[in-house]
Amino acid sequence: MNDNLRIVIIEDDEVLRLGYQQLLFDIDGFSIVNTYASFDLAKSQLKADAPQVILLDINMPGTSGIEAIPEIKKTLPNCYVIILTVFDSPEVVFEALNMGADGYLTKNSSSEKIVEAVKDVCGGGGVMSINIARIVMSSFQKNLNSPLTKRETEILKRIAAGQTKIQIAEDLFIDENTVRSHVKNIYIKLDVNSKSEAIKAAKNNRFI
Amino acid sequence: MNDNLRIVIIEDDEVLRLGYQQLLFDIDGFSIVNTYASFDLAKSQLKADAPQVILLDINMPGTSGIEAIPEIKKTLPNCYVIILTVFDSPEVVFEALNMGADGYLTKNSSSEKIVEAVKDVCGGGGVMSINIARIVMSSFQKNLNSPLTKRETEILKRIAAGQTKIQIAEDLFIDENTVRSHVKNIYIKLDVNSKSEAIKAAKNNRFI
DNA sequence: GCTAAAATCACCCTTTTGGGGTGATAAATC
DNA sequence: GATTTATCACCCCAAAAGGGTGATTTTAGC
Repeated sequence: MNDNLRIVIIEDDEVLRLGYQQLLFDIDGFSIVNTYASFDLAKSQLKADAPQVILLDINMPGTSGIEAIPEIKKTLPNCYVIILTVFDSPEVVFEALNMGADGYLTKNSSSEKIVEAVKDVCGGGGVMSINIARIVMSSFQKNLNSPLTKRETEILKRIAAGQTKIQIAEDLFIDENTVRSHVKNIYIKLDVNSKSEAIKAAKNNRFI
Repeated sequence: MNDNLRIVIIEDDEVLRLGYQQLLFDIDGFSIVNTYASFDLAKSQLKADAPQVILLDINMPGTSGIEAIPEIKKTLPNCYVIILTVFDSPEVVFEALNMGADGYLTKNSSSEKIVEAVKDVCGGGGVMSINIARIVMSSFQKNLNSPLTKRETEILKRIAAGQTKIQIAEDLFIDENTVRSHVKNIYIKLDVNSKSEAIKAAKNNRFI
C-alpha cells in the first residue's frame, strides 16, 4: 500500500490501452491498478479497484463511455473521469460534460498533456484539449447575422424560457399585443408558425 | 513590410502591458504594432494598426473589454480577440464568449501558454486556460441529485424546447395523459405550478 | 419475493394561451 | 425621406394548460 494515484484505463483498442498504460506506468506517483477493454468488463471490478482517476474511451462495445460516466460517479463519487477519445462532435462533448466528465482529451494529445491532465484533474480542475475548447467556445458564440432585432431576440429568449406572452409583456412593461406583434414578426423572419419551431430554429442558428 | 503576425495589446495596467509587449516582442514571427491603455484610446487607431490578434483586458477605464469585443469585430472582422484578465466569474466568461471572443486566458497564465494561445487562435481555434475551462465545464455539470426521474427529465427538457404535451406524447410514443401525469409530478417535485416556473427551477438547479 | 417508485393511461372540469388576420402610430435608424 | 423597429388595438376560435381523482402495469431497490 502506498500513496500513489490509483488509475484505471477503460479503452477497447488494445494498442492504445497498452500505450496509455505504459505511458502512465512510468510516471512517478501513478499506479495503474487495472485496465479494461470495455465498461461492461470493468463494472464489477471498479469498487475493488478504487481508482481516483479513470481514463475513459467514448466509443466502446456495449455500454458507451457516455452512459458509463453516471454509473462510475454513482459507484465512485470521488473518482475523476477523463474522457480520451477520437470523437469530438459537439453533441458528444456536451453529453460527456453533462454526465459529469471532469476532463476531455482527444487522442492526439501528447503524452505530456495526458500526464498533466491526470495531475490537474486531481487538483480539482477541469481539463480539455484545444480542439475541445474550440468546440465548447464555438457553441457559445452567437450568430452575429441574426435576422431578429434586439427586442425580438429578447422576446424569443423569454418564450424559450417558457414565459407566456402576458408574463413577457409584464416583465418588459409593454402590452400583450405588442408581444404578440413581435412574435408574429419572429415567426415570419424564421419562417415558422409555432413556438416550438421558432425555438428550434433559433437555437439551431444560435440566434438566442 | 513583413509577414509577421500583427498584434495589438489593450491593457490598462502599465506593468502588465509592458510585460506582455516584451514577452511577445521576443517571439519570432510576432510584431507588436501598438499597445494601448484603454479601448477608447485604441479605437481610432485600430483600423490603421490592422492587427490580426488583439490581447484584450476586461477591466479597463471607459469602455470595458466586453463592450469592446463587438466593436472590434465590427471594425476588424478577421481579427482574433483573446481576453486576458484576472476576473473569471462565469457571467463574465459567458458574456465575453457570447460577444465573440476567440480566446480567454487568465493573467496567471504562463508565458508559454500565452504565446501558444496567440499561435493557436490564428489556426482558427478557440483557446482557454485551465481555470476558465473549469468554469465553463462546471456550468455544464448536471445536478446529479435531481429529484426528477429519467422520464420526467426527458419531458421537462422537451417542455423547455417549446413542445406541447401532444407533441411530446407523439415523440415518446405515449399517451397525452401520461405526459400530463408526468408534468403534474414534475410540478409537485419542483414545487411550482406553471411551465415557466418549472423551466426556471430546473435550469437554476441544473436538473435539465 | 415484497414493496415502493416509476411509468403508463382515463376521465372530469375551466381558464389561459396561442396563433391567424388586419391595421395604425410613434420612434429610431439609415 | 424612406424603411425598420417598437408600440398598441381589436376580431376570431381552436388548442393547450392546469387542477382534480383514480387506476394499472412495469421497474427497481431491499
